[in-house]
Amino acid sequence: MPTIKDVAEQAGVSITTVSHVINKTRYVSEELRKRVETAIEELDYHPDPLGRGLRKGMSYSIAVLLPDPSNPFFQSVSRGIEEQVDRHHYSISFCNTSEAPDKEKFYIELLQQRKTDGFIIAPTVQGIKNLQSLIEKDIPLIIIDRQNESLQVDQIFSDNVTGGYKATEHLINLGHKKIGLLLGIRELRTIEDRLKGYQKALQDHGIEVKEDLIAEGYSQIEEGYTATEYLVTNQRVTAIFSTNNMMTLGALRYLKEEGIKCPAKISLIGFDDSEWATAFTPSLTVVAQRAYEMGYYAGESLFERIGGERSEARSIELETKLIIRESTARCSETLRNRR
Amino acid sequence: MPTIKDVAEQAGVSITTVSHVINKTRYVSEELRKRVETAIEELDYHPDPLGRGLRKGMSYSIAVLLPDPSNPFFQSVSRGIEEQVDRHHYSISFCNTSEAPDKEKFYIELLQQRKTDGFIIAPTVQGIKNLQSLIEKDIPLIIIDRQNESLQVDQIFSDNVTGGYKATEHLINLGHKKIGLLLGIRELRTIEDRLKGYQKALQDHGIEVKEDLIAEGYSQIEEGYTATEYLVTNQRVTAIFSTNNMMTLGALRYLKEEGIKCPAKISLIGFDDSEWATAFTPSLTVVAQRAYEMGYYAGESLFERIGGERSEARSIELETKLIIRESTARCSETLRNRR
DNA sequence: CTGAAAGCGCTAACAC
DNA sequence: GTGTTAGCGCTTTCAG
Repeated sequence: MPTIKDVAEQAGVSITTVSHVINKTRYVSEELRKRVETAIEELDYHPDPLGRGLRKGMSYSIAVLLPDPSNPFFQSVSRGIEEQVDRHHYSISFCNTSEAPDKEKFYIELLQQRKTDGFIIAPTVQGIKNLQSLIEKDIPLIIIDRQNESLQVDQIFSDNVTGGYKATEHLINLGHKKIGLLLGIRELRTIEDRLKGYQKALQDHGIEVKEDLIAEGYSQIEEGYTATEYLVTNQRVTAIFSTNNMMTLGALRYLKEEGIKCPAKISLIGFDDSEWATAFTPSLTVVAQRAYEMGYYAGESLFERIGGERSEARSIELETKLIIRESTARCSETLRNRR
Repeated sequence: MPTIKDVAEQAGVSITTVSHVINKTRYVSEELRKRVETAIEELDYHPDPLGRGLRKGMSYSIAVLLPDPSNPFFQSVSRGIEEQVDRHHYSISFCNTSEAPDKEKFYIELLQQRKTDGFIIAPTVQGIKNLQSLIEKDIPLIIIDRQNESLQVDQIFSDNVTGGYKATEHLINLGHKKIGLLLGIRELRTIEDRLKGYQKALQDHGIEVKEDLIAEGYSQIEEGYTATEYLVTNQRVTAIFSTNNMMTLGALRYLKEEGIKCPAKISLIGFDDSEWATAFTPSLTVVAQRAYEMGYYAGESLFERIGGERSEARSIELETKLIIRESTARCSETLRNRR
């Protein structure tokens, strides 16, 4: 592999000049610049990011820490980030924190040692303090998905309150009154907000909010399954709003196994769209987030910070979208009562 | 951040000694070693991989190139790789080649410049030549999923022929004779092998292999949809073997939209298990690959190569497993004919 | 307008 | 047994 020295020799200039041509960091005469450029061309020279990084204390790579890369939502986010990273000729390290603050801490430390230029993180539940070391050292950081008002950093997240509201109102408009909530990890800001939206929608429509209809779980399929069982058999709900992709899968599995007709008997609405949402029987009504955009803007914001183009923190709130498919329908009990 | 120099001063030794203590690369007296170790402890020193990398021409990071990270199969593979990478305190760059040889080439070049220590790649269809540059430079490389017999490198893949055989035989045992094949990208070794298994199973059971029953597509949901339509309406198959996760989703969507009962009218078996396979109506019968193990062994092999512990190429073939669920059933036509 | 040279953090001859 | 020092590939002061 050719080095900057090879280029300098080939072009008959000093390595200083070569460096300046590459980085456009001071004036170089037309002639020398041409010579350097052709030399670079001929040798197919690419500056070694390690050498450069050692000198400048950076690595030309960024890190993305996600709690659950298998969730389709985060996959779309990842693709949005990739788009930005590619165009900046950076490289990217994806890390799976598995919702575990310790793992998150481990990765943040490891990657900091590696002089990672910036981080995009969806923080784990108890992991906010893990971010302090980045903030103190002024390392570019973008928080995604999980808003945190106490932190003065860039944040990109969905309007989850309105999302929760939309989902609930959709069910109310279909005549449902006993609407169960499948809650993911309650401590998560996203989940908390969706809950708020759920409560507000009920209140606005004069329906009492009952704590019994709120079933918590740890965003896993199994918990979605048992929580749905509870809501259906113990609480006799007619509709369920699931705040999390994985729990939605559990709900579907339960309804399926018990042979409970959806939407005839139980309406189900999920949060987040996915590739398989339309293939289910019934296809899933969902409130979708603008996941790709979330990643795209996160990448954009991060490179603005890395480039020093902006110093004040910025928050972007993305709208959600109700997508009506087959899994929600008029409440059968309401219909019956009307007769 | 403390450097090796700080440690040396703190311990009252030369940086050489510190380096040798860290790397266990020559004898250091008990006493000095202790002093160095406590100094490291006190300063919370971690060697800078950039400095070390510049010197040794390596980066302490590996790259993983996948054609479709959103496929649940590759997600499980990724988790297996992660497991290995974490324990080696390496970092990892995941890259999405999108089945595009150009993107693959771009990433391989970029990451080579970055002195990536090793690659785990599921090569794109036409991308085998992209690997040449790695092989020539003797950069550790593990091929996963898509076997290539002409390349003398480590390879980890499933026994796709037997996998295809198992799936087809399962359908045959249920009395099916008109068995359609939803084929992914035919040029892929995996798909080719599953096709071979399909053909062999039919032959072994005295059923003619008809090219008309083989519907190709590019491993996308849409193509799975139209290919299924073709098999069902034009070819009147009673069972379908889908060789690819995404096409399986397309098949499900078609059957659902047309109200075709599965498995009553059409039996469906997929390749690869996934989290959603049990939540579908009907739940999906599949031939599952040992995806996590594939990643795990790939990581293991890669670090053996990086550590220079092994020089001869090694291939690992993983077994597949038939998981019978609801989407396959006795052929109704066969039952009827028997009466 | 250009070049010489120091130095980023580390490893590994080469000394003693 | 341990230390001195050159140098990995690059950027950037400082000189001219």
